[in-house]
Amino acid sequence: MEWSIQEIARLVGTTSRTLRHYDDMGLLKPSRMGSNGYRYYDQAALVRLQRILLLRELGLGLPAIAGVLDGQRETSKALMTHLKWLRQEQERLARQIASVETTIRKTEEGEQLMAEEILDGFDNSQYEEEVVNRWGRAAYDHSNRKWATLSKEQQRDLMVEQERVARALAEASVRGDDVASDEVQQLVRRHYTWVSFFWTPNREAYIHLGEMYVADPRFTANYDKHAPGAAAYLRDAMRVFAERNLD
Amino acid sequence: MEWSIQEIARLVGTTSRTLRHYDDMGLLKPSRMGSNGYRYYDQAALVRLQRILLLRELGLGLPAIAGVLDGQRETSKALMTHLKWLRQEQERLARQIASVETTIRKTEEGEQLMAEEILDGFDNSQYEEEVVNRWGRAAYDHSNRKWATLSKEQQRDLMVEQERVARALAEASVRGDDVASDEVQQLVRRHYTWVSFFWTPNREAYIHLGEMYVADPRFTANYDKHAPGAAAYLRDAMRVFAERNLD
DNA sequence: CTTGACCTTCACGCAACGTCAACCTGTACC
DNA sequence: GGTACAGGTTGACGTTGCGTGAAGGTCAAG
Repeated sequence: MEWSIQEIARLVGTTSRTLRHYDDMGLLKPSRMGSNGYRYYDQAALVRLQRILLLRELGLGLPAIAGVLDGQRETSKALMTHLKWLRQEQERLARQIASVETTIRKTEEGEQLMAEEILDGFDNSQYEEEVVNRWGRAAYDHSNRKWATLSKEQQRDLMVEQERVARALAEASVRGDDVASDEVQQLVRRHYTWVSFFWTPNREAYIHLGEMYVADPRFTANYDKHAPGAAAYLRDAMRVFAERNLD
Repeated sequence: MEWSIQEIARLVGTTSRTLRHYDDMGLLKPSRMGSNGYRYYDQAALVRLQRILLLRELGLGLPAIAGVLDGQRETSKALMTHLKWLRQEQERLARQIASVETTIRKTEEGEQLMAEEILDGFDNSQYEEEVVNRWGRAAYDHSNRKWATLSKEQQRDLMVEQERVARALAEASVRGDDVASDEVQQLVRRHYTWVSFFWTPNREAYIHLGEMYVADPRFTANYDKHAPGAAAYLRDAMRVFAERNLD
């Protein structure tokens, strides 16, 4: 028994294009080629094709399938490797789903909309993970609630203040001012006051916050956009401030 | 403040290639182009870039991101659509993981190895889902245990018998024999006997099995490989047999 | 002037085919 | 023999989001 390319495609539920593809890449050769160039497949080819499709349904890539079918790789080993990859993918998806859900919830609460209008460039909701991971959900929720109670004008004022402080600090860093100087420490005090509106950090937390500005590229970008190195400069200034003024 | 392509790439943690890509596709244009062709980005561009990367981390495609950023699509709607897609992907992955685990278990029990040697073309383990779904796990396990107790010679004999019956039925269908004829019904009896080795179907189940041979392309392929239409022919013959001989 | 870092524009590569396009073959019917 | 129609063939581009050279111009420093 022998079949044309269409017949065998229908038989196993695939397309002739796929079979030609498998031929081209050497995964499944026709058992015979007609003098007219037509491809013909026999029962052995059918069996091989069915195994190919079985492994394909499991998500294996075609090169991996070829390795298994040609006896180069053990079936179970290939599947174990594949399984690990699948599990990782699933975890990644789970994290992504959680993030998207959070983001949706926030946009529905209008938070993101405000962010779009006002907070662009320093969207506090964007950093939920960091805040929550390091200082707990309570602080974060508190911070959010406080933010939500504000009028748009008040929110804008806060953002403007943040921008001013950041810019002034950047300028100080460009001038090379000592981070311990009165002027710089005065700017840091304004920064601390600004932060305190959302959440009151102790010495350790405030120092930690400064480190985060440098460690997390998203924060870094938001300070370095005023001047390169501004984030690191702010971190140093914050440390001095914390050690002098906080417990 | 203005940055070169490398600077802004490092600032947000991406590559200059990516930024050129976004430029090419119109997702993020540089704020200014130098007379030398260099790309320069200002703060507004930085903000837009950060939003792009935020959405990208959520898994949105670049065209979708463009739609959101240009205000053509609502953020939350885009995210909802995306979330549905993510959930479907996760389910698909879960199913695939289950399948791979099952397959690994079977290969480790040596079942698949035998299948590779003997059962190719009618691998009973390949159809676990159908069998389990329609007649319960007990029947399937019983069937598997029985198979496992056999010697390789016995297994081979059973497969040979199945092939003989299938081939003879295909020939009868080609000749156009009546499915109710004695000869054909004799062949069906051999088929029933063969099936009964694994599992004893009643009238309804046996008729159902015949229907499955036609409905499921994988079964169909295994009978039609002897002759086109053989699966449908067998189904008809099985129905006659069941109605005459089974309860 | 050289070096080295950075910039530019092509353009292929990846995974697994889908989808034309342009052109033969085989079979059936008149 | 002609005609129609289904089915076969070989290219070759499109898809997603960049990575990765290739080949060559630009800029600041020594």
